[in-house]
Formats: sequence, C-alpha cells, structure tokens
Amino acid sequence: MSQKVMAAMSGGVDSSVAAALLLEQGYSVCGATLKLFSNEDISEAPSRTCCALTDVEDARRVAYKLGIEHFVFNFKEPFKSDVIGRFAEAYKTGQTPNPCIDCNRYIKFDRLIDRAVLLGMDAIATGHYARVERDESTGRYLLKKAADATKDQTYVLYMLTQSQLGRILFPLGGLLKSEVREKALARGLVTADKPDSQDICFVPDGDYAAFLTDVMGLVSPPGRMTDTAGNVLGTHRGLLHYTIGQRRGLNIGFGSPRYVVRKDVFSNTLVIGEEHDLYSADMTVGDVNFIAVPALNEPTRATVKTRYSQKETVATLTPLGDDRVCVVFDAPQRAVTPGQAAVFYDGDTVLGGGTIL
RNA sequence: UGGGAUGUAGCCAAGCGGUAAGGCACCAGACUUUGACUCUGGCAUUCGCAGGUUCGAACCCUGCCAUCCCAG
Repeated sequence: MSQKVMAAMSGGVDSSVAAALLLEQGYSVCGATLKLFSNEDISEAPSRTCCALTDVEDARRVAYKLGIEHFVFNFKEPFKSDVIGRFAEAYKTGQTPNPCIDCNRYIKFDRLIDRAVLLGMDAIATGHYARVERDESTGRYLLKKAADATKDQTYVLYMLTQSQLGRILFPLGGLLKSEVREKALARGLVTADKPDSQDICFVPDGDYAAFLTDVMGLVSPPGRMTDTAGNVLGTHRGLLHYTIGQRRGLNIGFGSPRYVVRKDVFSNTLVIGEEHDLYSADMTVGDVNFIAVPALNEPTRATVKTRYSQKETVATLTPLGDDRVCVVFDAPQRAVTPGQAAVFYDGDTVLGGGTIL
C-alpha cells in the first residue's frame, strides 16, 4: 500500500512540480491549497504573490491535470493571528520579523500537518528547496541544504521539529530550479512560467509600512534621527519604515553613505551611522530549536546565517539555557538585526536556529 | 553697513577663459520567497542676480543681493 501524501500546492511552479513528482514516484497524492487571507483584506493583489485567489485556481488546475484530489483549507484566522499578528507585534517593538518563517512554523508545518493526519495522510510535501534525511546512527531526522545552493530554503525551516520532519517530504531538494521549470514545461503545467514569488505574500505591493499603518492600525509617528553620538541630524518618517543596515530612505546626504544602526522605540529615535558602525562581534539568539542534536550542551563551532541570502560565517555557539545561545563570530558581522532568524549549520546540515534578540 | 571670506543640483564639492568631475541623497531597473545590503542606469543647456569684456565666461570686470567671520 503506497504512502499517502498531501502536497501543499500554492499555485506556483515549485509546488506543482513537487506534487507531480510524488505522483510519478508512486505515492498516493492529494493536493491542498491554503487560503491565508482574503484578497479584499489587502490591497490589489495581482500577480506576484502566493496564495492569492488566482493562485488557488492555478493549483486547482494543476491538481485536475494530475488527476488528484484537491482540497482548499481556510487558514485565514490562524494566519491572521500567528503570522500577520506576530509580524505587526515585532514591528511595534522595533524588531524586523520574517513572516515566512512564522508561516512555516505555525501554518504549513503545524496546522496543515494536523489536518493531513486527520484526513488519514502519512505525510505532507511542499515545494521547498531542502532535504530531509534520517541519521541512522542517532535515529534523528536531519534537515540538509538543497542541491541548488542558490535556492536553498533551509534558512526558513530551521524551526522544524523531529515529529514534523518525520512527516515531511521535499521532492525538489535534489533538483535545480532550472530543472524544476523544465519538468513543469514538459508536463504542461499551467504554472510553468509563473515568476518566482517574492515580497511578503500578504503585502503584494511591497509597501509593508503602509500595510502596517493602514490595515493593521499601527501608529508610527515621525521622530528624531541622530548620529551615534546623539546629535540630532533630522527627522525620520516613522520607525517602522526602517530596519538595521538600511541605507535607502534616510534622505540625508553626507560624503559617504549612512545606514540605520539602531531603532529606539522608547524615544522614537532612529540612530544612523557609517558602514563600520554596523558590525557586531556577537549576538544572543533566543527561542532556539535544534534539529541535528537534541540540545546544545557545550560550546560548538558552526557556520551561521544571520539573514536570508547572506553568506554563512564561522562562529562559536555557547548555550545559555532558557532556549538561548550566545554566538561569537570569528569576524564581526554586518547588520545583525533583532527579529531576524539566525540559523546554525554544520556543513550542509542544519544544526538548528533561533531568533536574534 | 569698517575689514575679510564665500555664494556651482536637496547636501557636500571639483573646476580658475574653451563649452559643468565626483560623493551623498533621490528616481528607475536588476538581484532577492522577509525587511535589507549590493549592482547597473538616470539625475544642473547651467554655475546668487543684473550688466560688461571676449570668437568664447562658472571662471575676468562693475553693481546689487545673500550668508559667514573679525572688528565695532
């Protein structure tokens, strides 16, 4: 009896091909598309997003073409509270969140798995570029980088637990993006030519600041902009327009570029400085989750990623207790930003990760 | 209103008689499944204003205006 898999289908190329491949590999497959928000809740949501209404239609057409059953689950409420809500909360405290990670953590790999199990499925599959392997010696599931290093998404999957990993298939983990597109074309999937998604899915026009103020009702008044010594240089447009390391939008001219160095929500002050002011020798990471090991018990060498699409850097991890880890970089890192994820690697294997405090 | 200095794009700034460098900011595009960073391209028919000299002026001359400094 073949394994029953629920393929999460966003309506994009990747998940379409993932579902098709599973079917060809002999799995018993059904498709599932998640409704995460109403289009009328956000501004015009035309092309380049995931999970929009047209994308549900595309997913349905692909499922039909593949001849598999297709479900649409309404996860608007949990998405609103666990993803959008957290996103807004993070901005309130001056952090820079990564909503994709929360969506994976609380929606796709939590509620969707629950739903799949409820329907008698053995596992779920997504179009993420990552690989899951079983370490025979320890019995643990390992999360490993994708074959296509440029598309690797392990950074947004660091919080997966052993029980989740035991029920996850990533059919695209061994493929290159170009191969995925070829396969989509070869199979005549309508999603073959859809552009890669980008931007935050619930903020299709990319104007997340407007979303936070207009839709979420956050208040972010203008305030003073100072240099690192505290000298007032001008006025900022509201703290949520900025993130650490940001250069654009400061609207202030010096001989050299200026970057956001710090956000102080209490005094509503934006501190700006030069490139060299952005480097940190260490950081504390909280809410950590370990995958390759049950827990971190002693100082450990690892490579660390402090933001998406950034090169890894070598560091020493020291457990602090309370799900926290102190990370000391071999070389100071640029723009370490609270709220962003820090992911630890041992070669191609994800050791674990957490949120930068 | 005695003396000195300076006025070139939003900011800084080169140019010193031959037809407006550069940096920052800004804008556009690329890259990017977060916000960023980065990269590429764009961005003063015009040099405080008005006259004059010259084949030709941001550069020389005259006047005016503005700002800053020193002195009163």
